[in-house]
Amino acid sequence: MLKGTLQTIILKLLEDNGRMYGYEITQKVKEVSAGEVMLTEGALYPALHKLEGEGLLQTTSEIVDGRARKYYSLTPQGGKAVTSKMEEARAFIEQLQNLLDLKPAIK
Amino acid sequence: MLKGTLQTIILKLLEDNGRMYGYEITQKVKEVSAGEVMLTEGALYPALHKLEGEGLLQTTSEIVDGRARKYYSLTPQGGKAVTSKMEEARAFIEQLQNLLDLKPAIK
DNA sequence: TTATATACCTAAAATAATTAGGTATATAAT
DNA sequence: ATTATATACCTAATTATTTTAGGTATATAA
Repeated sequence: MLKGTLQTIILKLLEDNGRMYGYEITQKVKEVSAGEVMLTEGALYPALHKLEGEGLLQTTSEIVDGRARKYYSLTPQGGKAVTSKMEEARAFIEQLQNLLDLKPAIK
Repeated sequence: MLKGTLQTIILKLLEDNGRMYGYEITQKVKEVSAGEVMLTEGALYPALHKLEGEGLLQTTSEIVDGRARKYYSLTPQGGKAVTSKMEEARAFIEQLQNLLDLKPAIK
């Protein structure tokens, strides 16, 4: 349902919240979308691992209440990536609205 | 660059324009997006054939100026599909804006 | 006669997401 | 006690979609 924008969403959430762990991200997406967007773990974890592999995210592991948690946060490189990814997303949404005629065109 | 919304764009263009042929669709997308979105034929033709196979589109072939053209138009089923696909797209864009914080949230 | 525009198409590869699992601990309910 | 739910991580096979990179052919402008 997210189609190619998952990375941007993850980076943006981490920019806003400092650090988050996987499960927390799924819950945040659910909350922000009023239960309409369910970010599945099969999509999330591979995406997190990819972003980490690209050097955009870094991790720290902790045990909280007897359970393992892996916190993700932006690297300096990740910080730069958010800016460009957000600009891309903005442009993408705008073009989509143009093409779907969801935005009044300049005639 | 279109990521999953190509079908909706095709259906919407055909709803608005009655009938169009493949090349015409690529040029229309280019025009509407001011040259920023290039709908490649490798994406377009498989999508058109899939929609036709699903019974949402029908075709008529003509020779114009010595060149073959294949016009696509909505079937009655396709007409219904546009409505629901557009609603999906609207909801998708809205959630994307929420998640990317591109829309003021109701706090 | 070469390049560009028009017009159709496909197939291999890459990318991404869904589906459907698996492991494990804590806590609330039966 | 035991079962269900919530928390928390993960992967692998399949499916879906797009990109890349071709191929064919006609009309027209350089």
